[in-house]
Amino acid sequence: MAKEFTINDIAREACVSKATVSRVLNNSASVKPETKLRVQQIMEQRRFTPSATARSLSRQSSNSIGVLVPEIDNPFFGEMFQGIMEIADKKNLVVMYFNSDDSADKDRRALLSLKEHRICGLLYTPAMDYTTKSQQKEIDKLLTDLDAPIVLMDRQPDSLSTYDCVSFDDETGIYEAAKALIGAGHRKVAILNATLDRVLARTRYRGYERALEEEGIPLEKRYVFEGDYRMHTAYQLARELLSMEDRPTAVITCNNSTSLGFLKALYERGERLSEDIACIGLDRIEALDIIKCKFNYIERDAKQMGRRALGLLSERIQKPDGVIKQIILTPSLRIYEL
Amino acid sequence: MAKEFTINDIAREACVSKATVSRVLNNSASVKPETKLRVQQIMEQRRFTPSATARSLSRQSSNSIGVLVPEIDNPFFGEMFQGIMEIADKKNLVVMYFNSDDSADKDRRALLSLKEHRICGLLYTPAMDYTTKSQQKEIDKLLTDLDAPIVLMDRQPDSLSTYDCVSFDDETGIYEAAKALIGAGHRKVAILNATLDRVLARTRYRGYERALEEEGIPLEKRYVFEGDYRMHTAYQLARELLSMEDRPTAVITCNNSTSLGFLKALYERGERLSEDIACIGLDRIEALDIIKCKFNYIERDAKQMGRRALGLLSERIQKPDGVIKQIILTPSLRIYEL
DNA sequence: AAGCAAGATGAAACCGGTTACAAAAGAGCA
DNA sequence: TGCTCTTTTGTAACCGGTTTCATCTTGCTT
Repeated sequence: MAKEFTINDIAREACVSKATVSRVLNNSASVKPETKLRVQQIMEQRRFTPSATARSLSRQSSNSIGVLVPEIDNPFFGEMFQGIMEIADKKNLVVMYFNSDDSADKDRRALLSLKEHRICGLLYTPAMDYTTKSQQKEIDKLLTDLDAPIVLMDRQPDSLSTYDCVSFDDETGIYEAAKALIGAGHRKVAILNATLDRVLARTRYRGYERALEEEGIPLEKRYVFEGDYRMHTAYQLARELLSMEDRPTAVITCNNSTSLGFLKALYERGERLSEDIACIGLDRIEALDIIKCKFNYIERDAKQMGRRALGLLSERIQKPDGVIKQIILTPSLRIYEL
Repeated sequence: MAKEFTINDIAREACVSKATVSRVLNNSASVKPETKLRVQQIMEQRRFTPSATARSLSRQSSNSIGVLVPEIDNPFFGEMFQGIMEIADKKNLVVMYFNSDDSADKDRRALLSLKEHRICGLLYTPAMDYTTKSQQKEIDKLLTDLDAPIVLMDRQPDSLSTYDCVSFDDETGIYEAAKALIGAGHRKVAILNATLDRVLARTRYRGYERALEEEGIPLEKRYVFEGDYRMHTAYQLARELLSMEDRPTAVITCNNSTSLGFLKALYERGERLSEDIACIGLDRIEALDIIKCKFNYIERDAKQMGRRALGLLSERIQKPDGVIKQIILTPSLRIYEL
């Protein structure tokens, strides 16, 4: 087994104290160039690698950040993660990855684990909104206990309004989508959304509502479908939707999986996207774009969001105090045909 | 700021030594139930969380594993990662995630960083094959220096034959795909592959070769396309392929991105999958399945691979010695129409 | 009541770095 | 040569846990 060398071994061999070796390591202060070279050579020879663990302990700070997101299988978060990794790599940060699977309990456990590991910052998309007093109290404790800067991504529940956040202007995104549909002549526009107990769903709903109102189209409750953002649920709702007697001629689907759920139901009926049933989804679905399926969507640059989030986090790590920043990115509409 | 409590604070408050607190923490050996309770209560009150860093240092072992993969944006690795996370979560392992972007240099840097962090195990898909002597020597040093068990995923270059590995029987996958195409009457079967300097590409090529041979179809070099596994490259090759005068009637695409590249070229020409031009891809493309695009593919359960890999790694961490295990998973063919 | 083993606890060293402070070695100058 | 003032280096404490070994209580046995 390759014996692990420590700073002591190097010191002994170079006939200096460990303090000096440490100085060389941090190429700090005044070390005689001659000494420095000698020490470096020995480190090289022995393939010495300093222990990040020991360093973190003594410095009382680490170079690891945590990433905690709710849906590992959603391409949106996948891309976001890519953006994060891109920057992390540049800044030499190590990323500890956790997944909450939309469960408050896993969220909690992940936060505890992250606390144990004394991360220097967290990128966080909360699993839920934490609306009740007791939930708020608990999440608040967990987050402050972390004792590290936190940047929220994608969603900012009211209970977490004191943190930095990078998100998209979904309200406008959906608003414009609805306007576009109506502009194309659709009067019966449905929305496939999650239940309104989530900020995310509420925001999106507001865009929809506002567009209808502005266009003087009465909001029909039966065209508002609320489930969650998972494919299977959306699929079920879409089946209902598609078999209504007075069925909508257009649908807005509020995330990737929802879009797929809708499409699944549609194609299973032997139908396809057409003027009879138009759709605008939230987020691109690459494969559909490629085969020119003419699936319309509201594009959000998730990678960019990841980059910006980590950028913000670094700033915050540099100077922990300072005004809270909320970056809101603008989505853009990609329409093929309505 | 929430003051951070240490084991010392707890010890003082409970009027015991830190050794005792440590014992309670590890709920080890003999601590008088009474004492134990008292200490636990104080830990509870103070919301004390032991430092994983300190623990790792003193125990000389951590509970973090490293995951190093080459293509973060390939859904195959995305799913694999899901499988890994699923098990990591169960085993209470923390995952440090690195991405090599198919670059040997990033691979190297990631391995160094992982060494610094004294991970207790690594799940690794090498960025390249490391075929030259000097490359082999370097990667070998890096990996042994890690001084932690390693399980390879997806590919096992010859230079790394002494490690555990979980992979798919791609040869058989491609072989069966080719057989199926030929069985359906196709005589001009092309393959869209990467250059044969990679094991992965060689293995896949072998399957193709073997099927043709078995069916007595002479292998035509002009139907063998070699690039890399990125979409853009495949797209370029596919354009060539599709505009050949004596063009193939069937294509095998050797990974996700290759399939998309091919489809892009195809649809850009205004064509679609048909008996004139059939295709079998490696790996499912979810969206296409959903809209019943009849895209045929060789299915590989990447999630399962992730699970198995981490399973193997845990075993190896338990007992570092013991025979090398190579798990080979079987892909299965999904054919809609040829 | 003495003897002894088992049970509970504490003292101190250790893990591998960092860093404040002190000390030694040179350099410059009168 | 002796006296500062820098540079360069070393000593030792510290970070927050774990663990070995010794010590101190117990209760049990006879």
